[in-house]
Amino acid sequence: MKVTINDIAKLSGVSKATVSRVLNGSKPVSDAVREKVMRAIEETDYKPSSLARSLTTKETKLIGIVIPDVSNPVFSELVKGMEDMSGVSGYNILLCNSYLSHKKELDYLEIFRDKEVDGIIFLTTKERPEQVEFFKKFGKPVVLVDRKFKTMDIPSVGIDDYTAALKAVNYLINLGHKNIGMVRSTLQDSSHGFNRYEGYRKAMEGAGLSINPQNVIEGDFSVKSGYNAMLKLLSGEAPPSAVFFANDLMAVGGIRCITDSGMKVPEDISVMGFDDIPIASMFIPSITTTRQPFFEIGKKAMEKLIQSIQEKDVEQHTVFETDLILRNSTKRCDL
Amino acid sequence: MKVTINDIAKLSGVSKATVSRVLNGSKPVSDAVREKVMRAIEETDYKPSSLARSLTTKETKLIGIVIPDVSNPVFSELVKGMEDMSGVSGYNILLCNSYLSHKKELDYLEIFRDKEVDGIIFLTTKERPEQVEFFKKFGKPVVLVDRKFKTMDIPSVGIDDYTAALKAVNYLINLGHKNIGMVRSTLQDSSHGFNRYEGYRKAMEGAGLSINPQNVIEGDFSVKSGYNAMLKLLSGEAPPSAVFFANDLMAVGGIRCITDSGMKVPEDISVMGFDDIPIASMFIPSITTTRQPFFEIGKKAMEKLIQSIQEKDVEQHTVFETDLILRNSTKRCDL
DNA sequence: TTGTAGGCGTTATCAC
DNA sequence: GTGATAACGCCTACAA
Repeated sequence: MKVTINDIAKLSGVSKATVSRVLNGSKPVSDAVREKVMRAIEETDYKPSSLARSLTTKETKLIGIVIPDVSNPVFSELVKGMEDMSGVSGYNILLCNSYLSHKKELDYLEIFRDKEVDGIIFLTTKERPEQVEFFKKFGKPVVLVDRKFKTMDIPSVGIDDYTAALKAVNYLINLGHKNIGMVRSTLQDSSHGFNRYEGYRKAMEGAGLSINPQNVIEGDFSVKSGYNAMLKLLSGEAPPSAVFFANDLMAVGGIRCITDSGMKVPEDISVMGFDDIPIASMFIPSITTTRQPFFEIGKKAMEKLIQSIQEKDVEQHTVFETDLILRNSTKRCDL
Repeated sequence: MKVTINDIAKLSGVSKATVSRVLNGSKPVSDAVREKVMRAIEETDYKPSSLARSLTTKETKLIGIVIPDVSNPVFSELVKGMEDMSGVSGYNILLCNSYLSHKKELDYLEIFRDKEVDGIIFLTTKERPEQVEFFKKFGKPVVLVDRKFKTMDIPSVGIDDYTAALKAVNYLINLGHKNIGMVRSTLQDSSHGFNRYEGYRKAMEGAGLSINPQNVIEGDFSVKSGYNAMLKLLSGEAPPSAVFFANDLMAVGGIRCITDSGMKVPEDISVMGFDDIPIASMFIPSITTTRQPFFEIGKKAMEKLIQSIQEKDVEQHTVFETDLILRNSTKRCDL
C-alpha cells in the first residue's frame, strides 16, 4: 500500500499536522521532532500526494498550453522556451495541439478547466467570441502569444509584425528590387496575415513603388502553398524579381518551385522568408529572413503567466525585437 | 464561489450520492430525479472537480511522456501520434523534454510519480540502472519507444533498425557503389547507434565489400555533426562514392558540406538518410531515405499504454515496418 | 431507487 | 511547538 502522511505520523510518534509542518516549513518545528519525522520519511520513501494537496490548496502547479501544432518548428521552439521557464518554478505543462481547429481549441480549454490548471497560455490564429467568453469566466491568469484580443484585454507576448515586415521589404528595396511580390496569409489573421502584409504595402508605398495585385498571392503557411503561390507568380505577366514570403516554410516551397522551373535563387529571383526556423539556415541556398526569438518569447510568456498566478504585477503586452538575417537567397537586382 | 456536488444536491433536493450517480451512471436513477439533477447542473454550469475525483478513484487520466526534444521533427511527430490516441480515450499528456540529460530524465520521472500519472511513455538513448529501478517500484504501466531494456522487460514500440539499415545500404550497393561510407552515432546507443551500424556492416559483408574504417565516422545526429563528418570523409585518402547517414539531419549537413566543397549530390556523391523527416522531401536535392512511421509508432505506444492501464493484454514488443523512399540524393555509381 | 456515513491524503484553524 | 479536528469535493459501501 502507498504510504501516507498518517503512516509517517504514527511511525514518528507525532501528529500529521506536525508532519505537514516539517514537509512545508509552514510553521516552526523543534529540531528533535523534525529529525524523527525526516527519518521516518527516508525509511519509507514517503512522497506526499500532490493530488490531495491540490484539493486543499487550490493550486495544481499545472499550466495548460494550446498551440496549433508541435511539429511546426515555430511552435516547438516556443514550447521549449515555456518549458524552460516553468520547470524552474515547479510548474508542469499540459500540452495540446489544436491543429487550428476551433472546436479543439475550445475542447482543450474545457479540459484545462476540468483539470484545474493554474493558468493558460493560448495560441490561436483568430479571436473568437466563445474563447473570450471562456476566458472571462475562467478567472485564472491567461497569456496570449503572437496576438492580442480586440474584445478583451489579455496579457500578451509577441513581436511587431508590421515593423518587421516593413524592414524586410525595405531591405529588398534597397537591393534595387522594384517589382516585389508577396505571398501572404489570410488578412483575417490580424498579426501574421494583415500586419505583415501592411508592412509590405507601406514599404512599397514609402519607396514610391506600385504593387501589382497579380503579384500578391495568398498561402496558408505550408510548404506546398508556398510552392503553388510561386507557380502563380511565375505564370503572371510580370513576374517579380523578389518575393517576400510571410514565413520560411512557404519560402522553402517557393525556392523549390523556382528551382523546378529551371531558374535559380537568388540569381533569377530573390527570396525572403520570415521566422528563421532551423531549416532556413540549412537550406541550399540558405534563406534570408527575419528572426523571431521564439525561445525567448515562449519563456517570457510563461514567466508572465507564473508571475500573474503569483499575483505579481506584469507588463500587459510585451513586444520582442526581431532581426533581419542576411543569407544567400537574396541578391542585388541587376535591372 | 465554485459550485460543488453539494450545491447541486441541495438545489435539486437529493443527496450528493444521487448526484454522483447521475454524473457517472454508476447506478440506476429514476428518470424524474435524473431530470431534476440535470437541470440543476445546467443552471449552475457545474463541472465536477477531477482533482477530488482522482483522490478517490486513484486515477488522474494523466500520461507522462519523456522525450529528448520536441523541436526535433522525429519526436514532435511521435508526440502527435500519442496525443491523437490519448485524446479519444480521455487522457491528457504531461510533456517533458529531457535534452538527453540523464538527470532531467530522472527528475521528470519523479515528477510523474508525484503527479500520480496513470502511465508513462519513455524515450531515452540509453538504459540506466536508476531508470530501471524507478520503473520497478513505479508499479504502473510504462511503454518504451525506439528501444528495449536489457535488464527489465518493458513493453516497447519501434522499428527493426538493423534490417532497415541493411536494406538501405543494399540499395546503394545495387546502384553499383562499392566504396560506401557511413556516418553513425555512438555504438553505446543500441538501436540507433549499434543496430544501424550493424545493418551497414552486414550489407557490406554480404556483398563482399570491405569497409574502410576511415570512412566510418561518428556523429551525434545533429546537422553540424553531419557536416563535420562529411568533411572528414572528403579529406580521407579514398572518399566514398556514397554515404549512409544514420539520420536525415546529419544527411542534410553532409549535403551542405559536399555542396560547399564544390561538388554535387548525387552526381559526385550519393547521400542516403534515415527517418524521412519533412525536410527530407523539401530539401534540394530531395533526400533518399528510410521512412519510419513516427505518427503510427506514437499512436501505438499510447494505445498499448492505455490498454495496459485498463488492464487489457498487450503485445509486449511491437515492431513497425519501414520503407525505403527513393528520391534525388542517390544515383547509380558510374565507376 | 435513494440516503447516510466514511474515506481518499493533505492543509488550515483552532486550541493548548 | 504541537495536536485535534474540520475542511477540500468526490465516490462508494451499507442501509433503508
